[in-house]
Amino acid sequence: MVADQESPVCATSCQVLEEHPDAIERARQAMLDHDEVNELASVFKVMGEPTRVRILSALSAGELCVCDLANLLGISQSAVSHQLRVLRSARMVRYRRQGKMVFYHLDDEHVERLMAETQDHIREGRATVRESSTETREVEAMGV
Amino acid sequence: MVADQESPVCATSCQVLEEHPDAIERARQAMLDHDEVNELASVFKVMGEPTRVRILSALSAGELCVCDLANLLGISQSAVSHQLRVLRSARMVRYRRQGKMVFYHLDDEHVERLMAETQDHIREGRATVRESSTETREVEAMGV
DNA sequence: TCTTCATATGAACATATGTTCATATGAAGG
DNA sequence: CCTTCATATGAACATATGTTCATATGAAGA
Repeated sequence: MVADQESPVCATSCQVLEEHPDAIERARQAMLDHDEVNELASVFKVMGEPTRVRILSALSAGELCVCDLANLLGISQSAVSHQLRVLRSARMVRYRRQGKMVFYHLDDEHVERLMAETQDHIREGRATVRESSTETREVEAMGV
Repeated sequence: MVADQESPVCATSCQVLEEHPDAIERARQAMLDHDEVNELASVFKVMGEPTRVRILSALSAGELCVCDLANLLGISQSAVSHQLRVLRSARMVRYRRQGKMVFYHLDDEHVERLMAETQDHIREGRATVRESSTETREVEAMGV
């Protein structure tokens, strides 16, 4: 969203206080507060790990026990358990004990929806052809 | 999504191959492939950092120059630049040069929508009262 | 109760990451 | 060309995080 093109200089101006702090004011109001930011970042952070995404996508078809998950993902039971703990803490999965085994399933449909929606966004991004103007966009990949 | 309750033992069974690998098979089909997983995780990872979330939410109201962002967030110009680099690499922001200054803005509305949707999910999760059954859910918070 | 099996957890380790500090780049003006 | 100012970037550092290994927990059965 490119806002006002009529701002010739940055609003607070790094040294001088400019006379049109409109952009700044709008930004200040749009900015999420401390708690909202942290909650959002927490959710995204949990989902920002390939192993956890794989676990979540595996569970999207229904419950699985820990050893099934380990077999499916091809990683150790310990690694799965550790990641399940993270997912549990984030309230993204719940579990059900049955004898020695523990079956995990998604806590609700939110996570699933988020993944699906994000995939859509990725695909849309891919499909969208952008006009090349004076605006610049990064092309390279980067380890985050 | 709790699938078939009729599975009395885990499908692959950790030692013995069970006679109902239905859950396993469904999970295998539902699982995202390597690239999808990595793309998803990458997007979430970028958004899983409070500073970056703050930058994105500030830019949701329109473009801002780097020094404005630094002032708004109360962090150093260098930190902002470094994070903008991450956001650029993830194609979440673009920039426009104007003299010495560089104005950043969201690349498209996807990111904004994702944040809004995730906030909704958080709020819904908060509001939902869950019946306490045999199922268990983690309550504590945890550093991820 | 002793063993077995599935899972959980703590310690250790290597890697990744966010910030700061110092410095480089690049544009505008004298 | 030289200075100034906004931004970018590299190195260094502290912290966070994912995995492995070893071990603890806990349920079922002999």
